[in-house]
Amino acid sequence: MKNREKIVPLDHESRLVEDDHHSIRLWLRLLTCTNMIEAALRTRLREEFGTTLPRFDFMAQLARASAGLTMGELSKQMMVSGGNVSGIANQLENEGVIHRAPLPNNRRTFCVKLTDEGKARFAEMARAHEEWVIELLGGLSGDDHQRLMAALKRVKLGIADSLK
Amino acid sequence: MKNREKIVPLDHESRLVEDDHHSIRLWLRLLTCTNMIEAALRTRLREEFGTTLPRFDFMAQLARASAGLTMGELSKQMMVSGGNVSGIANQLENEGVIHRAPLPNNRRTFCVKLTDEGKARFAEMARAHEEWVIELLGGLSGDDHQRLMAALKRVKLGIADSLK
DNA sequence: TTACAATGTTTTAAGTTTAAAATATTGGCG
DNA sequence: CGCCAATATTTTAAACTTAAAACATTGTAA
Repeated sequence: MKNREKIVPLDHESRLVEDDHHSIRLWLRLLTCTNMIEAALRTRLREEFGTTLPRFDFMAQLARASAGLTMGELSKQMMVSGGNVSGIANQLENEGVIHRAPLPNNRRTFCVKLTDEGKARFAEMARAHEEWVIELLGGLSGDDHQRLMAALKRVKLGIADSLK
Repeated sequence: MKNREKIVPLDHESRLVEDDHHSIRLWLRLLTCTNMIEAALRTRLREEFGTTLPRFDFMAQLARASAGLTMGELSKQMMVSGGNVSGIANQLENEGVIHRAPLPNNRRTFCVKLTDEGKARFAEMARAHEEWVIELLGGLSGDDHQRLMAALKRVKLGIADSLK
């Protein structure tokens, strides 16, 4: 009990004891994997591009929606609060990578798009980001990939289901 | 293309287009599942116990470590920064659910433990938390559970590996 | 038309989180 | 011993995040 000096890296799962329900174990393992990947991506985005994960995510949504998105759509897709996207949008607009255009038929809403500058900047980051993810997840076999995709789809549906 | 008014709930994956690498798709699906579960747990912890996920997590680490943990151990297990655990520890200490005891042989460190009050309060939350997770993930078959656990273990090892 | 509910966004206040700098202690090593 | 790197934690500043309130616009319906 006095071996406190020997500390090895741990994570959520390390605290497990035998009487945990298997759903708890699955959840903690899921959380650990996600946290590890997020941490790696955040560090690299900061070091190599001086940006953050939420800002990258915001731009990624727009990069895939050439027609532009409303703030509400961005909020839903990013799964964050509306106030959150407002804040990030202000920054990105000040930096000139996005712009808001009014929609003629609804003055409550506007259409957010990447500027040309934003598209160029995102393209560069996206290339690196994809490499990082492939590097982080590339060790899996094709079978594992498919099994994971399928099982996670059922997880997703099950969650949506259990939330009524 | 003026169907902007018909907005349905979306998520990270919804932005996918065909030319995304399958590792990116897997990563976004993983992220979506984790975010959905985290959001559900956070809402319920707030509504039913007036607490937050990081505080619950902090207490959970201590609940499983009857000998207590140092701040550094907590930081590693929770996978958050040291400054973060300092802040949470201050709150929980003020509320009387944890306390810090000095270690005789190392004055840099101390041993954080749940108080009796903290243990009681955590036990109550843990019961509900386990139910929520079972509810969220319980729709999976036993096979899916096992496949997911196994595949995610390989994900975890692969990530650790790719980070040298 | 006016009232009012619904929708879309922003603001606010409080709290979380991080990276980096600062502080304090320990453990070598000359 | 005295210096200095390593370790453990806290503080700081900036950014992120949320829930709720506020604001603005639209649509509906009496």
